[in-house]
Amino acid sequence: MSEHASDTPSTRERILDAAMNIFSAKGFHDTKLDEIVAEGGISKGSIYFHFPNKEKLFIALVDQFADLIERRAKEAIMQETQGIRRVQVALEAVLETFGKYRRPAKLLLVQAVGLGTVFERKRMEVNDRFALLIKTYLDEAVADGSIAPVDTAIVAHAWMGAIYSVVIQWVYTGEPSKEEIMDALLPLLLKSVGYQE
Amino acid sequence: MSEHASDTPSTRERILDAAMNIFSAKGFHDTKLDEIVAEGGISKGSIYFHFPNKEKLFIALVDQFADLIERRAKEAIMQETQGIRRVQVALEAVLETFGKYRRPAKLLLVQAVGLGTVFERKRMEVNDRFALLIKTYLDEAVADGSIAPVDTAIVAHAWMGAIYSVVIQWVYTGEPSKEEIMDALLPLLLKSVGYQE
DNA sequence: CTCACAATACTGACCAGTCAGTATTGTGAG
DNA sequence: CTCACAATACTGACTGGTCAGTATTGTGAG
Repeated sequence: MSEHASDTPSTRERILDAAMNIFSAKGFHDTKLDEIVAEGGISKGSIYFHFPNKEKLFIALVDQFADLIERRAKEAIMQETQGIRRVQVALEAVLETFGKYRRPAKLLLVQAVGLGTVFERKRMEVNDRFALLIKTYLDEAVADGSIAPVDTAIVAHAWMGAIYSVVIQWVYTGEPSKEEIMDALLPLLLKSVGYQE
Repeated sequence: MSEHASDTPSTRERILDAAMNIFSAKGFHDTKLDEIVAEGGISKGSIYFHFPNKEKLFIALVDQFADLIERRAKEAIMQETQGIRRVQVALEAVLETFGKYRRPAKLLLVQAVGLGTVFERKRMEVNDRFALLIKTYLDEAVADGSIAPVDTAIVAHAWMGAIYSVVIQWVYTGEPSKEEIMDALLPLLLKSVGYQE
């Protein structure tokens, strides 16, 4: 706070920035706090002034980005009223946001997985949040007749997995381009529930 | 080797079994070699006699299961000749195999992710292997006119992600049942490429 | 005896987390 | 405004527990 946005960022922000860079590149366990310290030009002590421990610092980043994705999706949805169109613009918003933030995407989709019992809960929580979001709007689309009835719980998870997988591929290789993804993935998902443009 | 299958398993097998149990439950970093030693009633020394280090032991398990999945899929495919039917039976075989082996599934799909630079290669290698497998048979189905032309590379990744995601959900919660998955996921995937049963 | 394998005791690098101290900013009394 | 003091923010050398990996010793089959 009390900073001009373009001015020197607060130490807390410097920590988060540096942590994001290193964590997303090397994963949780391979990241040494001293590397974050070096990257951010801050001190180890101040990390522990702002965050209780390494784990909470990591989770703060995960939450921050999960919140952003969800917010963008919901904003996009509010612009539309028709069932299937809402699903469509939400997908566009999510892909757009993942596209804009590669490193956070990698953190959320790759580095936050397989970290053992402690993080498991968090991952499932975030996953369920997204799946439920998708399910809600799918149910809506079923209700208003945009699409035929389906097991929306399974569909939601399948969609989420499909999106994750393609985004991860894109994060690593830069291929296929965002436009290609949009052109191929969106119709694919919509067709999977029997909707034809 | 040189053992009767039902007889006392070789130490190597005992190690792999114990390691699978602990690794799949706790993940790579939270698993202590001493826990594997306790679980398997073996000794630390013999682990290092049979495997060069912890990492290679873990990777041996990943490879072992990835091989099994691929083998089962290919076996199933050989039974069929028609394009889309081959895709279908392969999917069934994969789901069947994941269903039969929960722990290895969790190891491969969850615990092998996010382990930092060293394991990243292995994960991408396994992923690409599966994606390519799917792509091959999708291309075949396109060629023989079973389905309309699509960007099979993206579809392959999307399918893989969808399968992963649903299987992971199932591994954790036991829900939905294998049959429900089969009934919901298979038509979903096939419809996504415009194929109607 | 010897060789392949197995069991146990031990070592030391590593790194998250600590803390005593310093710097910076805030405040309100004179 | 300015000075005394306090609160907050930050620093970095140090520590102690942990655990992968190793050295040593045991054993039984051929």
